[in-house]
Amino acid sequence: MRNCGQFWVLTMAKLSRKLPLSFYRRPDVVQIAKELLGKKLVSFVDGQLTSGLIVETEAYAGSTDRASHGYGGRRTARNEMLYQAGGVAYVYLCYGIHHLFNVVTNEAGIPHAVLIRAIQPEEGIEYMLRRAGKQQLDYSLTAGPGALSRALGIHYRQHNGVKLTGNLIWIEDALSVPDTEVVATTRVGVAYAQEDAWLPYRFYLRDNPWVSKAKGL
DNA sequence: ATTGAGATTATT
DNA sequence: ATAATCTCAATC
Repeated sequence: MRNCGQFWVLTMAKLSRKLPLSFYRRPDVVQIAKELLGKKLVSFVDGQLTSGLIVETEAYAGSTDRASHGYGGRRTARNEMLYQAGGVAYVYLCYGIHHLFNVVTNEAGIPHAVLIRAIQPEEGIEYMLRRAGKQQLDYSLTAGPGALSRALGIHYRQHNGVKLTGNLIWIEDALSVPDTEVVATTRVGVAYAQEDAWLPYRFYLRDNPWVSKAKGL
């Protein structure tokens, strides 16, 4: 019985609707960001299965996007994973405190990524609350990129570069989201990107209360 | 070697 | 408004 949890997690992962590499390795990162809405982001960290539906994303279009860590082909120890072939995680530390989870897309050498900005909790809510040191479930648990990583136990040292086809962090097909439910707007916190700050690269589910309350720009 | 700003959040 | 505090690029 003691191994039951792990058995089921691994079994369900095998039988699940886990997204294939072909989903990630497409060239249109903006389209992928939109399509990730309604998908289920799952983590199996420290023996705890936690998940939520993706309700907010942002596309970062690599070398041509002033807001991207890969702008102009910039390549450093921190952003190295951006240059991997699509289907791995790019997790970096923001403001020295927050672990921001990105989905790397496109082929190797092209630093495209989608930042996951908010999820609606599904499984393992007790584990998420414990990780956040919270007693009560409220929107602050997973509405915001730093908050969701904390809830899912995602850490930049342990999870930067992990394969999204593996059994640590992955994304499953879940809801079918019609275009009429998707809002496109400007990205958050990218004023430094000048004209690229006005690109409509942020997507969220209309009227979903788990979308982050961050102000645009 | 030092400094300032950043894909943020909780608190004052 | 501000603190918390890691990484990177620019400047000294």
